[in-house]
Amino acid sequence: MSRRVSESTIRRLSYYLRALEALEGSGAATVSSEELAERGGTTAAQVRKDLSQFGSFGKRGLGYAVKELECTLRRILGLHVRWRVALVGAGRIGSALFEYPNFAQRGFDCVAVLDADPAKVGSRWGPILIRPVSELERTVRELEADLVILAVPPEAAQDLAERAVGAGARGILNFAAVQLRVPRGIPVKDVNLVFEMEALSFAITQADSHA
Amino acid sequence: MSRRVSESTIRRLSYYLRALEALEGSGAATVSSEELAERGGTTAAQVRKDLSQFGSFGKRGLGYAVKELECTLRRILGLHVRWRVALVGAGRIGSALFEYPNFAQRGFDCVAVLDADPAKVGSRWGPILIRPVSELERTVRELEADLVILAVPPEAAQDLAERAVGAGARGILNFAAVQLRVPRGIPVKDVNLVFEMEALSFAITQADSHA
DNA sequence: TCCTGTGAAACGGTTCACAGCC
DNA sequence: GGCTGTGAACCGTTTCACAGGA
Repeated sequence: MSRRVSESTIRRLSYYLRALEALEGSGAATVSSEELAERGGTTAAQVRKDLSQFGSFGKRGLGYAVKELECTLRRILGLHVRWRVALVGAGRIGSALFEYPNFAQRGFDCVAVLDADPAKVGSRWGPILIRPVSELERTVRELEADLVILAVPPEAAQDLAERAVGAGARGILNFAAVQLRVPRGIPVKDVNLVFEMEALSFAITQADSHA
Repeated sequence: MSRRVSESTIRRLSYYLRALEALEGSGAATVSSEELAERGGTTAAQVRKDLSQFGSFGKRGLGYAVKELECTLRRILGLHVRWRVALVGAGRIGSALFEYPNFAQRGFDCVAVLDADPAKVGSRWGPILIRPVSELERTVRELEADLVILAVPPEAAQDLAERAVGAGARGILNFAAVQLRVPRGIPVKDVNLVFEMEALSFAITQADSHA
């Protein structure tokens, strides 16, 4: 239960969980690694390897119990508790995230929104009052935010990350196009749409020059 | 020049490019693999390996010429041409993307926006008229969109992807939480914020249970 | 028979270490 | 001396193939 688990495994676990949720809706009680693989975009052997890192959840000859496995995956991913999220940056991306219904549905509660723009500070997003970024530390500490989302310009990201972690944040979702340096043990996930677009651009260009 | 290049290499190339852009601003003419590694969050050896897959761009004893390497990377990534993008889904995420200034700056021009909601169809986003999704094929074909961004509910994504590709789209940026099945040779990049958040949740939970 | 769980083999990516050029 | 370019070693991940339980 305490081995090193790869990033790719974790991503696939999320896919499996989505697949199981869909399956439960359709009433299936049991599912094979084959079917899970199909929906998760991988292979049956990979599904079994992934799951076997955490235990033996299937029945040979039968497959996996949908509801049970779903529950197990939630627990493995740490989704049996709710997470408190502070959103830094009330711009376009911030507001899209804030209104994203799946977010709360999946166990992530936005408990605070902060912004550097004095024009935004003090206004409300639903029940949430927008605070100045100067209050980042206090906000994280007092509201006990576990996770911080940085939807800010790249110049500001490093400083805000350090302050957030100093105040007790335990993980960061980073939308800024910089490689953040944070203390060991603080996970950082980067989301960068330009990078993804550039990867598409590369793949297409490559395919062309190869043809 | 025609080897199989890994996803991780491409992602790092994007980071290197950002680093070079920043360096150019600061006036440095030359840069070592060491420094590039620092900014890209990797190692010097990795930088050299990554670059060596495409040619020899450095001078031994000296390093890499900033401007030249920047230009080379742009060309490798296929960013020497502009890309035509059709955005499907004019919701929160769609609008955030649409207004994202870096997007156009990096060579991606949004040439069309489509939505399934009749209330949105016909309204304007700046110069762009929102079209009904029923016109997806015609839009992609007539406006010669290379890339399609799917910011739509998961149920709709697979169908739209197939239709977009059928009409000539060459790559897809997918915000829906489903594994799209597309013809061989069509790159798909998935962006899923919930997955990233779940990865954070997992990492923190894991760290706790390990302590 | 069916399908899981898992060692072993194959593969691919990263790190090392050094030869080669400035 | 400094720093790149690169084969070789290393290491983690995926695939294979099959033993074993339902």
